[in-house]
Amino acid sequence: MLTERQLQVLQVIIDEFIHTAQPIGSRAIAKKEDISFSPATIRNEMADLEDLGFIEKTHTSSGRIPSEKGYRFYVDHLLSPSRLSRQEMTVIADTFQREMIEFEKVVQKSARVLSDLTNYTSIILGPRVFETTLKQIQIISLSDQAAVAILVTSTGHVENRYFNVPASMNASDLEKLVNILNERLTGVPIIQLQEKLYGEVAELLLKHSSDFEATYNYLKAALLEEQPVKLYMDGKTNILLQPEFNDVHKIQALYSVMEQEEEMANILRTSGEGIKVSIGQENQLDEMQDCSLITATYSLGEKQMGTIALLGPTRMEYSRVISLLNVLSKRLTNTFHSWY
Amino acid sequence: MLTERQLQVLQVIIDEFIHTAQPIGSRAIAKKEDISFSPATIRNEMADLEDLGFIEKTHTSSGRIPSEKGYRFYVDHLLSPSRLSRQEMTVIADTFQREMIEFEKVVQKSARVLSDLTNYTSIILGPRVFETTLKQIQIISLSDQAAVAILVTSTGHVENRYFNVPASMNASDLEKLVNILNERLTGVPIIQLQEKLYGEVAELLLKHSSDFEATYNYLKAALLEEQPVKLYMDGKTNILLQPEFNDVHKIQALYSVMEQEEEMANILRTSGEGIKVSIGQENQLDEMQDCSLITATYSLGEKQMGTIALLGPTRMEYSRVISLLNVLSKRLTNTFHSWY
DNA sequence: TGTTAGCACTCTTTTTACATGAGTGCTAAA
DNA sequence: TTTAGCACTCATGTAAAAAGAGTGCTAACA
Repeated sequence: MLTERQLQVLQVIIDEFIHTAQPIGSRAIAKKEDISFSPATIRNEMADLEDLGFIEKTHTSSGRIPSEKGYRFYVDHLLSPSRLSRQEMTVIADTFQREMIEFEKVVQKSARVLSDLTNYTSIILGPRVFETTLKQIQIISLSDQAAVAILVTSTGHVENRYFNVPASMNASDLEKLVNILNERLTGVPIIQLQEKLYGEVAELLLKHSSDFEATYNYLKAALLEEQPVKLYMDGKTNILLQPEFNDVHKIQALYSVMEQEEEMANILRTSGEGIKVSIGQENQLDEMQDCSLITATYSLGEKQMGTIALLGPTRMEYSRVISLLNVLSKRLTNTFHSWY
Repeated sequence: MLTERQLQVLQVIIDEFIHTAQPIGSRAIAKKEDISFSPATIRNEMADLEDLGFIEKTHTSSGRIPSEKGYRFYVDHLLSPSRLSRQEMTVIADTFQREMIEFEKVVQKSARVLSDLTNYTSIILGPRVFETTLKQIQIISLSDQAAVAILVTSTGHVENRYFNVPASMNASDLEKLVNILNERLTGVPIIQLQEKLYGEVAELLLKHSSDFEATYNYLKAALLEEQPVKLYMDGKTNILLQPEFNDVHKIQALYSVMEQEEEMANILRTSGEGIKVSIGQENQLDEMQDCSLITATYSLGEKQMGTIALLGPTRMEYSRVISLLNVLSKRLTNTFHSWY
């Protein structure tokens, strides 16, 4: 559909604009190495590219900038996978080299690396808990009124849930309670906790002693408490480095939406498997219409466990970002795999 | 030193400027209710106040704005404690009303309330762990190579430390280990963990079985690992609302410094007891020289446990902020007290 | 027929000039 | 001691002019 020459011109415009953030004129394009035609010819091609909607002008007599459709085409057809530099590879390797047994730390470091290497904002959605099973439950009494239940999942995730305890419960009662819970709930998928807890466990507990009822109610609430998704962000201030964001209102809008963790998590969660690119208006949220979001997933076996993403201006280094996300997501998947 | 009239004029200038962020001219001051002299008189007083360094001009023929020295004087001598509105009291009461047994949540909510009510950025330094004692320790094996130690402190704080386990350790070994640890370490102040661990516990463990040596080394590292201070911030985007921060570079500088959690924590930690006000250049960090930081402490018994603070422009509603911090810090102290 | 040089035209950006208005400092009168 | 009056300063706003970058179109060229 596009001629070879049009492709060349489009590529130059996008590559240039990604680095300079300035409109590109025909003269500038003509000066490029692999371009061997005059500015006038390029102007003709540019007029065509504009008619097709791949580039646009900022005003009547300005150079051209890529349109969102242009970026889309670029990402879909023009992108040459960029090799990571040796230095980048080293940084990444170092991150994963240390003996790491705590998933949270791995994720935090990954987020840091991503934002450091790109100057964009990295967002990582932590592994889904409900894909895992309960490994063990512990209850530790804090006072005569409060206790904390500690849940450990098969993926080594530890979670603390505080709850009230009626004064009538003593230490040995609690111990019995824990034993029953462990006996019945160990190995149960987190997602099935609720039905188990309502069903047999409730029965068993109440049969054991009617004193348990109040405790059971408190505990139930604590255990079933919807736990917030873990969202790791890094490099939020990187956005401020981008020239398209030297308007305080834009910053304000974007930061506000980034603070809505639930919403962001949702976007990442519903991103499909593999690398996905959302450019400008393709994003669900109005506040992100000047941005591009690139997501990749990591998994354990067949199950998709979480998402890593980079958020930047639509004028993004797509090629490099995609390569980076590819590498990082594979690393995360491997790390995850090696543990379980 | 200052005449009654000068005090009045200074007060009006600061009060006005705090609300409008605009230089105040003599005419505007003369129009104020409790001012009964002409603009010309006020101009004379203003010239004196400027000579004394309490106010300054933005340019030769502008109105006056408070200098940092002016704010300092205002805070030290002119401040009338502002009563919180009923609505504010309600919001705060609501925050603490719910039955709360988890300190982290209380702190998070306090931070939220502070930033919501003030439109500044709230920063809370969580309670110091080393003031507490170890209540219980649990070890849960995650795989044949990894385990997690769960520390519960006397304040109900729960902490997870992941560590490696040599393959030679089996479940009953681990159990023995936990028993020894609990027996010897329960009730020990966190700050003394190290010496205990190096001394008698090491001896005991190694005597028990030389197999424990490797495990002991891993565990020791995990337990003694310097845990990062918990810093809770809320309302970071509020800064963007302040007219003095519509310069992207200023935002950038301030946000960068806020991301340095260690540094921020240090500043809060070394703030003295009670309410402290740092105005502009009085702040340690260069990046905060356009800001004021107001801190208050909360405590358990005699021991100062943590700090709550508000960060905003030097043009801050000192009176209201101080009242708010007073109330909140007392509430936190009470909550803390009621638990232990 | 595709390519290119030439040129008028458009629109932004920068500069300059000028008018306006807020506010001051000073002087002199009350 | 206070205040009215006035010249002066400086920021802000507006308008016009100049500069510059880049386009679209036409006509010539290969």
